[in-house]
Amino acid sequence: MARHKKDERTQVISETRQQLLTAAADEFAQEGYSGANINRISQSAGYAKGTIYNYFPSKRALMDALIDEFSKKHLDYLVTQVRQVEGPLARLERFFEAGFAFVAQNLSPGRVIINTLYGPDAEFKAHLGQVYTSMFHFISQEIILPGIQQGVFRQVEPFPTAGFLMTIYLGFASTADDDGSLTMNAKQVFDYALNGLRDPSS
Amino acid sequence: MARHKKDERTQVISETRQQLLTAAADEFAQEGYSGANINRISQSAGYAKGTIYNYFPSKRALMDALIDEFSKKHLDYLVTQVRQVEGPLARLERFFEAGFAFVAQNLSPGRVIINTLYGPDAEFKAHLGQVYTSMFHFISQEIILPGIQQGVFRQVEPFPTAGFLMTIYLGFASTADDDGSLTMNAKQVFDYALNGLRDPSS
Amino acid sequence: MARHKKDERTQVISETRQQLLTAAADEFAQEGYSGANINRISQSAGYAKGTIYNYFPSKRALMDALIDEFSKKHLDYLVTQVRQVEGPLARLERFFEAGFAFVAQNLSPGRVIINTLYGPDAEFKAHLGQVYTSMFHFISQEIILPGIQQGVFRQVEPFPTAGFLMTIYLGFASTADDDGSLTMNAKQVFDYALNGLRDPSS
Amino acid sequence: MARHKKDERTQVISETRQQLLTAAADEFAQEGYSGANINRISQSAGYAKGTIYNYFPSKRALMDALIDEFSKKHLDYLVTQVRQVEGPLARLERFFEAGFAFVAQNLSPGRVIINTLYGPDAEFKAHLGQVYTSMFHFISQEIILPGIQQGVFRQVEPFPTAGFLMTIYLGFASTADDDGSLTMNAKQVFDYALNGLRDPSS
DNA sequence: TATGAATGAGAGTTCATTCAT
DNA sequence: AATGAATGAACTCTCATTCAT
Repeated sequence: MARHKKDERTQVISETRQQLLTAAADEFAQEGYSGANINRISQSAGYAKGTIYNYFPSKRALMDALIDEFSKKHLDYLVTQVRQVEGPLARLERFFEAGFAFVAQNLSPGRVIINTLYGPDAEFKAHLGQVYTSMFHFISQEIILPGIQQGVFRQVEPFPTAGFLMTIYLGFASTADDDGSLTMNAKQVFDYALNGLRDPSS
Repeated sequence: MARHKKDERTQVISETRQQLLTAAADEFAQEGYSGANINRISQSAGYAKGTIYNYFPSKRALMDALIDEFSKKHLDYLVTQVRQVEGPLARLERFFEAGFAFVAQNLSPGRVIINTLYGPDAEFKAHLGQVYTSMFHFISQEIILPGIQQGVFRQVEPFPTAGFLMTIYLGFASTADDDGSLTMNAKQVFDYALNGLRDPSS
Repeated sequence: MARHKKDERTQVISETRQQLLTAAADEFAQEGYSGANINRISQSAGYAKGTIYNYFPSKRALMDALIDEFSKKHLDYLVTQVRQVEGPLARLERFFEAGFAFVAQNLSPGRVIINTLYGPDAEFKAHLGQVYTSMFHFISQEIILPGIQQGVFRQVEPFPTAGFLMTIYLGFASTADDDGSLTMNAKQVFDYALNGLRDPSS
Repeated sequence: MARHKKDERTQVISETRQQLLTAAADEFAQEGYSGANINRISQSAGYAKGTIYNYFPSKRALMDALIDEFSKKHLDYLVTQVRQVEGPLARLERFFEAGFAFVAQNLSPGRVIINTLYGPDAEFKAHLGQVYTSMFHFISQEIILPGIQQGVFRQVEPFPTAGFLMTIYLGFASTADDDGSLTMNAKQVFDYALNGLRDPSS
């Protein structure tokens, strides 16, 4: 029974932590890191001001946790989705589809990530960089390289090209409005990107 | 002589204002809007804290002035440069060349613009939007449309395509390091973009 | 016990608020509204600068609360005291007695009220006006009108006459020194006022 | 000719000084001393910020000058007016008439005086006190005392009674609105005051 | 674990005053 | 005498953080 109680408590703790992270994402997305207000985060999560410090030692640590957990989730999702199809073309299309869908379903944390990537805080950027470097590798290894080898793409340098695709992805992802709609859908972006890559002779 | 004196004074006034704007660009670029510190801006421009309020009524107004003046300068420069060459291909290449050169020579204000575009503050974004809408029109009217008409580009929708080019431009511009070097140079970006646009039959 | 704790805490909260209001009254009385210093108020109440903002959203709101609470207390006290005696003459005398006694025992807030009434801030005056209008009505309805009906006072207009009595009351109340002594005592003021009102034929 | 020029200049100087004092009266009346703004005063007088310091060494000295000059003018006017009639009753009536007329024609400086009298600043009050003590003496010596001696007023103490009259005068003067209208006119106030003083047997 | 009163460093802003012109 | 750019102390207000309960 003691164990059961402990489990229950652990359960509650993580739930609280999640609620706080979710509220933090909303606040950071709306106000930016500097403009965000710890009290408002706690309140909108349904807790008192002090509670947040039972889970995160500081505002910065809260942002770090948010960046960390969300960017990993983002990476996992994309990798999982892209690997479900075979062939460079299908994978490239899936990359944009899954990416935009993920952003649409995670608007606030997505905005936090984009704000951070294009924002001024070098520490946060460095933090993000670790995960997004993995994404670069994944794209170059599992989409671009096979595409070149199979003669579907022209002879581009895989790594900078991965950067090109990420730039496009993030650029359009950042146009998401409150409904998650973008200025171009996945298919259109895929077309532009593909034309930039396709081997004209193929 | 009185007139001379007046001119001198006016000269000094604008100089102070420029110094403040330059210092503000540095600070906003490094710290973001919320994190920027009015005192630091004044000091690094060589003035006392209060001086800034002789020129700008508030921190926000300072940012507004910076956004306004720099984005107009940016637009002017690009338009002037692009119009110096003829033909859609040359113009597209010049667009990236001039754009990246401009960013390299205006690192701080350039970063402020990018931070603002991808940042959370809707008012600042709206302010920027006015000028960047003109840039969209310019790209679609004077680069894309002629390209389609001359059969150099495939049949794309001009306006969304301008958005695509802007996204690429800003995405790579945002990678400028402290020397102004980007992860891709203008020629490379031009190649990718061109392939995305070119009429395969041409 | 939990309930007891809550009560205790509530107790402490109101106490802090009261201490702040008392300190604010002293400061406002000594320096006037514009000259008053939020930091000094907090410090002299025994708290840190920021604490005041846990109870009042702004300096102005603090002043509003002070005006509001004190003027209501003032009105209540006068009404209660005056109603304890019967007859217009006794009531008029009690009005000055109670009024001057109240001012003597509430020197700082009393001065704040008088400064406000004769001061430049129209908003504060309007705020005060609400309560002091009630006092006018009370004086005219429960002192002057009965006095006229009973033939003790001459046929004056009740409402302007109430203004006359208030003017006298406030005028002398404003002469209170740090011990609460006035330039005329209640009996003397009553005599003058009574002569101004008495029906000569009575 | 040099002398002529000098005269002209002196003329201009005092005119400027007067304009500044007038503008200062408006500002102090509207904002109170602490809330008043030196720049606004200069501007509304038609001069630049610095000019004021050519005539008054500090904001406080400006206020001092205003209090000083206006209260003397006030005293002079009342004394002159009251002495134009003979007999305690006529003089008392003239006192209120002239007083209210003077306030109506000098609204801003009048308000400054009243704010100062009922305000918190002890130094300014002391400054005013010098002149207003003379007014007390004048009232008691040239209105009340003769009235008692001629059997028109009852046997009151002259000095406190002068205070009573001043209190009434200032109390009603303070009700002047922007047109100079009061809540009671001079005749009505005179009636109340007279009844408070008159020897019932007369 | 959750609370929220208290804290105080630090922010943006105001403004009386100075002084070179 | 008139100017107004520059100054910096002082102000109100914010908010991340602490801690006793």
